[in-house]
Amino acid sequence: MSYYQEHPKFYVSTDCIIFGYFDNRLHVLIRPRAMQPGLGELSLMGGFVDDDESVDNAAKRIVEALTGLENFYIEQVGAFGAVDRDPGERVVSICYFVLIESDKYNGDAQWCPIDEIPPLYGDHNLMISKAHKILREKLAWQPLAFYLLGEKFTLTQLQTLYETIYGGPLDKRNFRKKLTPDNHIVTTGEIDKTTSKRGANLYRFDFDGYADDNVFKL
Amino acid sequence: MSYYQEHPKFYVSTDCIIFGYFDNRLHVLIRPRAMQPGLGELSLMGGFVDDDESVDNAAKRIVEALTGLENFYIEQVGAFGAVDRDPGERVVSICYFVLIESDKYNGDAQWCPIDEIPPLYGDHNLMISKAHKILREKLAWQPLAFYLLGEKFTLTQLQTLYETIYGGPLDKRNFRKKLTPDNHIVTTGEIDKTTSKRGANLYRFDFDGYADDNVFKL
DNA sequence: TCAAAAGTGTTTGTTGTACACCCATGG
DNA sequence: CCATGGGTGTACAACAAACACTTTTGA
Repeated sequence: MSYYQEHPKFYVSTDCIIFGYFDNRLHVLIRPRAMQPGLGELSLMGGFVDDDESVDNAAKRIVEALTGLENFYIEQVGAFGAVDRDPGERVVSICYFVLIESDKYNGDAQWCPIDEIPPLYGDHNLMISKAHKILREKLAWQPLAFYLLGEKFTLTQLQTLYETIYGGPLDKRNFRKKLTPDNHIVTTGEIDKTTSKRGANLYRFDFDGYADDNVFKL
Repeated sequence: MSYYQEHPKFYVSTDCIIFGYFDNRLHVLIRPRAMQPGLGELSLMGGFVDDDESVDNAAKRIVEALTGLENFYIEQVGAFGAVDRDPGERVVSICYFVLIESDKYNGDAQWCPIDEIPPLYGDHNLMISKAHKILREKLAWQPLAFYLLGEKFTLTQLQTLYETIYGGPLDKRNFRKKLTPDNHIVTTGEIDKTTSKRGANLYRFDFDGYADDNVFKL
């Protein structure tokens, strides 16, 4: 095959912004780079695309390999293609945004609070701010919070997550008023006594009952 | 430089969905492919990325070269990276969505109504539907309509554009009620007599007064 | 004079926002 | 018995939706 031989070729990588939520803060997984150039510099989780896989699958493969998890939310943020974006060579990177339950992760990378990200390798800080923006914008319209929380959660935990990501307080009564049948947030019947003496109802998000064409609003 | 040599390289192209609006319909520019494979098959406007330009700049260069225009709206839709997406060879394509004034275009490509797109080369139909979705979703929040209309327009023309893209009728009085000072839609003082005997006021969008951090809502 | 498009307000329903107290329990 | 977080309703404001007639003028 040599249809396009007069054109240049590029390394293509994927970089993943893996979000997790704990201690009432939003965090991102970062780790020291394992290769030159920039060996040891902090960077996002990423890797190169192989010949026999789609770019999307490369991202999934890399997230699976680095976290050991199989269930996570992943969505493309976009392509980053500035000439000098990678200090090593010309690499076009496709950036993904991933949501996992932080509890389920126990790897080597470190959770860094979103508002304390140090300067990272290449254009990775830029990628994070774009992904962060998408998360804030989509939180009200898409059931993303439930990928960050465990399967069961109290309404206070859910509200706190929203407050954290939005960066401001929400009214408790108004927040709870939004829990309508078609948000697919259902009680489990169980009570969580760990956060209060009285105990709080545990809810879960009914992923099965929710179809993507459904509207979600919180 | 050979930091990453153990990894494969890929052709990287950009494909542009160039939208135009006329005859009360939304159109997209398509043209027969000029190269093998698929010579003569209808496809989007696209081209390969060069070594010395960013991916974004490649898209701009290609739009400028193919339309002769310098002012247009361009935004990335995303990366398309399926293994077999291009029938020729493995190519990762970064897809862009472009809005131009259809009047200002006079090239060889053809305007095809968005709801009559024939099967195109590779995954180009997929790209169009994704771009079309973005256009519909952003129209209410971003001042995109004004890139499709000429500099001056009547309110009826503006409303018709919204009706066309949304695919349903809008209430004239309610639509006009939304024209508040901070939408930056201002009268020119001129009257357009071409569409009615009485004549309609001509408006323009005040791009200068509008900053990107501004909110736009229609 | 009449056809054709331009322009203009009010009412009603829905949604969002502000706000404060009682409840249940473990220590 | 009290400190702690859990749970609940109402009143007002803002916004969205429905709806019909008058104006202007060229043919």
